[in-house]
Amino acid sequence: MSDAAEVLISHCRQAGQRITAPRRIIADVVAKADDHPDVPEIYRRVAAIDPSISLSTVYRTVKVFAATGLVERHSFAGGRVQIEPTSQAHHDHLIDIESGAVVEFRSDEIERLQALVARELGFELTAHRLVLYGRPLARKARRARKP
Amino acid sequence: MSDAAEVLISHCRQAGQRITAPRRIIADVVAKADDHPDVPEIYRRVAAIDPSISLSTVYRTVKVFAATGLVERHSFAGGRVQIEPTSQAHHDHLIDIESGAVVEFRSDEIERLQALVARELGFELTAHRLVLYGRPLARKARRARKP
DNA sequence: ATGCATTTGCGAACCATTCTCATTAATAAG
DNA sequence: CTTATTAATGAGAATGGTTCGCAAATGCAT
Ligand SMILES: [Mn+2]
Ligand SMILES: [Mn+2]
Ligand SMILES: [Zn+2]
Ligand SMILES: [Zn+2]
Repeated sequence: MSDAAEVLISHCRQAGQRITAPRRIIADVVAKADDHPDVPEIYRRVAAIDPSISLSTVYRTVKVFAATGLVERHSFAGGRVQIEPTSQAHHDHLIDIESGAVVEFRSDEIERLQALVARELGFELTAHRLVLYGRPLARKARRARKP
Repeated sequence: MSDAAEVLISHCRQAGQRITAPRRIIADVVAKADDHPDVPEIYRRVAAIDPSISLSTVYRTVKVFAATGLVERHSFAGGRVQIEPTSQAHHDHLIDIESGAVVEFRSDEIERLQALVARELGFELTAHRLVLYGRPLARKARRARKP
């Protein structure tokens, strides 16, 4: 059981949630995910450990984790909700519209401007969501295309 | 038949597409949309004009329009594809976290940086989603809030 | 007008997500 | 360690957006 997983379940407990075997396993899978898996993908990983855990439970548990604030539910593309532990440093995302791949980035300049824009509008910036959608540039290594 | 709709169909024709009655009607509905309707919503508006047009055709036609570049298909949130004519002026949103009010804004500087960041990551920016969340600054003239 | 490839309408299929409900299991109380 | 309470689970059905397959209809070049 990873360290981050323990944090997840302890936060659940503090939120008055019951700690169950499925939740421990799901916490483990979510905590060790370094990508941005959707729920069906998390379910696959969970089922590889305990096939008796249902998809419904994965959906419900992810929601519970999100409520603790330790997991974010992104709606990047394609109608799926992708999950990410909140533990890492702030960053935004660029979605490859051809492959669906998620690229993480951080632009201090954009971060700064967001706060500036908010202030000009009379607000103190408290949060933001920035998602870029892009098509891969056909730089070098070009592949043959349809004539 | 609106002017923007004519542009849509003429671009379709130039792309080697056949101009059909359903496509004319769908072009009209899409062109005059000032919101960001999803396909089922476009279908509702189309069906109000000609109920014989099928949902499948609306999906297919929207895809054709998107291929001309005059319509954008954003897969923003909630698993739906939202449509927007490329003609109208772009803007982003700031949400007042105290009142829920939506403030529209546009920052050319941020727009520019987004494209720049995308390019540095090896992508051509095709769309983006930026939402700021802020708390009103306690300056002067404060407005009454919800009781 | 004729021929043929493109489009269409319809229903089935798909996929992510939610819901229902009977059963199971975690927790608190005794 | 029981037992009672009640939340959590699993299975499957339901939902909603989107795509597919195919026969029939239609646009368009000739
Ligand atoms: Mn990330
Ligand atoms: Mn808008
Ligand atoms: Zn950011
Ligand atoms: Zn913008």
